[in-house]
Amino acid sequence: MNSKREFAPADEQLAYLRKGVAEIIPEPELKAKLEQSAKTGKPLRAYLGVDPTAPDLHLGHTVVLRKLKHFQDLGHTAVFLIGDFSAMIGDPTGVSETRPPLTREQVDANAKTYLAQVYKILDREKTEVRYNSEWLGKMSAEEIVRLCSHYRLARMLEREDFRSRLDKNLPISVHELLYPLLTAYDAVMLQSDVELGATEQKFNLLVHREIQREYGLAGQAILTMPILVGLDGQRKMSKSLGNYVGITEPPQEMFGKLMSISDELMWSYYELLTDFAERVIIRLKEEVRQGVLHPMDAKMQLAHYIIANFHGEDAASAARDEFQRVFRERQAPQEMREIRLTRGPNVLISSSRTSPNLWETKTMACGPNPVKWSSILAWLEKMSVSEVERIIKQRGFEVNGQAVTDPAARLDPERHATYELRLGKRKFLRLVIE
RNA sequence: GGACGGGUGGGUGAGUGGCUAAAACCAGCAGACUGUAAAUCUGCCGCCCCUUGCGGGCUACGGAGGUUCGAAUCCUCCCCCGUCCA
Repeated sequence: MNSKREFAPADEQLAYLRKGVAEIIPEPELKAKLEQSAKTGKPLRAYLGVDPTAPDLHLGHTVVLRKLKHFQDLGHTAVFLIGDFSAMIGDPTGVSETRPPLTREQVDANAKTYLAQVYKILDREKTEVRYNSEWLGKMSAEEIVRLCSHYRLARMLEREDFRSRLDKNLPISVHELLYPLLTAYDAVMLQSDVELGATEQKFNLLVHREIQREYGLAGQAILTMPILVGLDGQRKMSKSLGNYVGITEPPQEMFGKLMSISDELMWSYYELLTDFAERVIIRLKEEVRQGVLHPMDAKMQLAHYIIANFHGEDAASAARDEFQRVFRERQAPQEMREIRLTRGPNVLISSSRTSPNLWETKTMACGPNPVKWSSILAWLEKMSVSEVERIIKQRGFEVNGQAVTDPAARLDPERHATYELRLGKRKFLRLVIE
């Protein structure tokens, strides 16, 4: 891995790396590092630290991952750091309250699912994966104290999130102050040349750089990426806000979600989630503006591109065709989630395929008579009965293409039949009674 | 350790004894219109039950008790947060 390599000229590399970034701090320094590396044939160490706070990655995470991939493309070393230790502290960035700490078990479980997802973007062979518990878990109190002595409280309190919590009389726990310091220690241990992160991480990344210097290292360059705005077009994409597209989601699901973003937002997705060159994106924009290209078509192309990244060309095309069938031609989807229902003594048993070889079965207690649709749907879709009944009353429920508006309507589970159901805009399922 | 202020539904935030499942706004959901875009309009927006009705029940204003015919509102204790002082 350390054998001498050939690198493209620093200028060229820099131009490639610059696409889509928010900020490079300081840019001349990154350039110097690139030059040095080209001269010596020694790759730069670029890293991205991610706390495994949720089991799934979404498109928002991929923005920075894609940039890390760019370093990989240029022949540098990409280090993917899993913050399994720091996740237990919780990053205070952008939060207005102390996060509930994650347990070791949650963190481990999440970390496990991360890598498979990360390799959809990074080259598995060329990625160095590290866990920060490797060193943080072993730190002695003495080492922690020493680490803390390298930073000042006033500097810490400069950050916006602490400042505003202070102003609003909201609590700040002391361990939250430790977060940037401990993750700075990661940078020290990794001996990184560059660290990537979202713009909101800027403060943390800068602390890392300073601490590295305190420990006698050169100090990494910092490259920040813009935050991906979520499907609502307002707030950042995040799982807890529900405005996200998960990268393990089925292609159709992704297609639908991506098509629901606003036309305006589409351009930042083009910028941050595709490798289209800047000028290509500008041209598309211009075509839409002039009315040559329908914005919906531009969006379909975008969705297709993104989905192909994760599921391949064929799946992306299939998702597109399906989308057209369902929403343009207003037909029922070809493939819908199929649920088999069987009658047991005073229970209903459903089984549905959750993944190729995994079936989930559930039972619901019920009397011997026909059962209300609302109860069945609430049960199957994990909603409350009131919620379903509301949708039914509001004409959001169809059985075999026919609106059912009576919230008390029932299904006779004795009759063998197949029903195609639609609940609301997006929920389709086929119910087979056996 | 002392003094003071505060904890309301997913969020912001009204409400100081019954008219309050709790104003208003935001978010969310459904429908109309569309391109499952935006904007707009209409309705819904704790949970459960039924004969779906301006129907019935249950739960809810940090926690536990209490006063009262009746409490988010009053009292007691506890927990949590903040401010100032030390």
